[in-house]
This record gives sequence, C-alpha cells and structure tokens, in this order.
Amino acid sequence: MADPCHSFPASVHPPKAGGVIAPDLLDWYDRHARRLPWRSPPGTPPPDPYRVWLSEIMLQQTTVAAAAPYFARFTARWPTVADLAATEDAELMAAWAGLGYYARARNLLACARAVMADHGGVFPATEQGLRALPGIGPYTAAAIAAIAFGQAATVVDGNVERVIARLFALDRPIAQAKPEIRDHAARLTPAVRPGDYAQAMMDLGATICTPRNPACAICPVRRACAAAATGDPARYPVRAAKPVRPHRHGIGFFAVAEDHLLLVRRPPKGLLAGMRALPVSDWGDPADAGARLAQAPLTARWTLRAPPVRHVFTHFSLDLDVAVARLDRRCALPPGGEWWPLAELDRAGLPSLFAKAARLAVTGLAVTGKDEGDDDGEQA
DNA sequence: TATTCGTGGCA
DNA sequence: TTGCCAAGAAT
Repeated sequence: MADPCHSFPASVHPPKAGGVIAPDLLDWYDRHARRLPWRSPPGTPPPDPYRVWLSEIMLQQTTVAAAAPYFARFTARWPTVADLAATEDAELMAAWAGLGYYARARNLLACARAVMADHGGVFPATEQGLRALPGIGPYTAAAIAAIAFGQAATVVDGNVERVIARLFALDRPIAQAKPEIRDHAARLTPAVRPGDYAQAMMDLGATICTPRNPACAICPVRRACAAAATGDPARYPVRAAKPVRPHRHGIGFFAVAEDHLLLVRRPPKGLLAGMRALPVSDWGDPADAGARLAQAPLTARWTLRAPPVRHVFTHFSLDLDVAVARLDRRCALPPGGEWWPLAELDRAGLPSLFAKAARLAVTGLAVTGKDEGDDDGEQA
C-alpha cells in the first residue's frame, strides 16, 4: 500500500496527536543510536538475521544489560543457526540458565531446527513466514522483518506502546488500547529505513520517553506529542490496577552423598520447565509449611537451614526453605534424578532460585562444625 | 481477553 | 523494603 505516513499533509491534521514523526526520529537516531552488540550502525547494511533473531528472543521482557553477556556467549558457542540447531537440549538449557522465561530456550532450539529442516537453513524474510516459527510472535516477527530484511513491518513492543500512548494521550490502559495503538503505529511507520525506524522508536522509549521522568526537553518528536502538551506526560500510559501477588512457601532438598548433589530435571511444562533443579516439595500456603518436610525425595536426616531463600516470580513470591542431608553413599535415584559433582555445581545450569538455594546450602556445608564467616547479611 | 511464565536493577 | 519494570509468546 501507499506510504501511510504521508497519506495526508501534516498541516491539515495538526500535530496535536501524532503527525509525521519518522524524519525527525530518524535524524535523531542517526546521531544518538545506541551501539549494541547485535546492531549495525544507522544507515549501514543490516546484521545477520540469525543474530537479529537471537537478540530479539533474548530481549523479550529482558533488559539490554541482562541479555548482552548471554548474546556474547551464545554467538561465540553457536556462530550460525546450523550450529545452534545441532546442539543438545541440555547444553542449550544450561546456557540459558539465569536469563529466565525458559520456554524461550526450548522454542529457540525448536525454531533453529525448523529453520534447518523446513527452510534450508535460511530464515524466512517475511513477517508471515517468521510468525509461523516457534517462539516468534507478532512483535518479534515484525522486528526481524524490519531490522534484518528491511520490510515496512509495524513493530510494536512495550516501548512503542508507551510512545504511542503519549503521542496520542490515550486515556485507556494499554491492555485495552492495543488495537488502537497498533493502528496508530502502522500509520506512523515509514516505507524508508523501516528497520532503523523501529529501532529508533525503541531507543526513544528506552532513553527519552521513559516510564518515569520522560526527558521531553530533548525529545525529537515533542512537537507531535499530545502528552507533552498536557504538561504531565508521565501520566501516560494510564496504568491498570495491579493484581495482588500471593505468597507461597516450599522446601528445596539438598542431598549430598560422596561429594555429589542430588538434582532432578523439572517437567517439560510449567514453571522452570525442563530445567535442572533441586528436588522440591509442593509450593503453597505458608500455613502448611510443617507438612512439607515429609515430601523429601529420599529418607534421610534432614536439617532445615535458615533463613529461607526469598524469590519473586512474576505472579507470586516464594520463601524456599532449604533442607540439607548428608548420605553415606549415592543411593538409588528417584525418577529423573542424577548425582551431580558438587565441585562442578556452577556448570549444572540451575535457574537463579536454585542457584541461590544451593549457595545457601553449600555455605552451610563449608562451615560444618564451625560457625564463623557467614558471608552475607543473614538475619532473623 | 486474561494468565502463566524469571530475573535483577532501581527509585 | 517494596513495587515497578524490561525489544512478549503461548495458551
């Protein structure tokens, strides 16, 4: 279709809401683009689609600072999609450990293998083709199409939603304004340099049009912004009421025999799916804490360590008590269990919750018979 | 449309 | 200390 950005003159519809922003935004991006490991400088040829895809998956609900070291390790270990597709599941999951949202790691592998098996090792160049791959949703498909293949796809992420909500001073919460936001975003997307434009919108949201204290004084599209005109731009986007986060309790079991630790593989669906982990009790009402020690994976003399590990997930918080037991020998394993060498614990690929619990338990082992030098702020 | 799914930094 | 938030996808 025709360039929607220029379907009417800006002077006819004054820029009180929106207007043509792409030229000013791209000009700003040429001067202020963030230099990131997966990005090519403004106006230069696009990066390898594999690297664009990998970065976009890692960046889903994840900060640039958190994703960057993982991106460096992944591209060093797996320089191409073929390398990634050929790796073992366990190695991939361990490499992802600590980054969170582990369904991304499973889908990453499934996607790489689909690209090899169904697309001759080449990423599809269209939004539709990308959208059909595991782990690639509306945002990621549009981002890869725009950034790696130069297509004028409408890229809508959290940054874009916030920028649009302010440009048009939308009075409804984002959850309810999604269709309207997408509509505005599509009209603002230019036919020229769509990849740079998409990244410019995200940079704008990340560095200028921030959630709190937006820097309107130096914003390249302030003249088009209805929220800035109100004098209180931080009022947008309107925030919906947040649901209360329930609190749960559980026990993680740290069983050591012959300098080996009992680990299990978590089920393929649900929380921390497919990840190596400590055996655990159920996680539920803190009032039922007393009954959970009976859920140990094997019979032993369990000692409860204090304080518990406090961990916050997206939709609940958890106090995980750590129960420790020493066994004389490596006994029969529960289903899916393995004895892991304690000396190589950092290579087990434990999610952060269990890495924290293991650190707590290991410090307990180290000071057996002694009681000095607990490293961190242990408190009642 | 609403839930489920991690983690760490920061005000 | 607590809550907020980050380049969302799958169901």
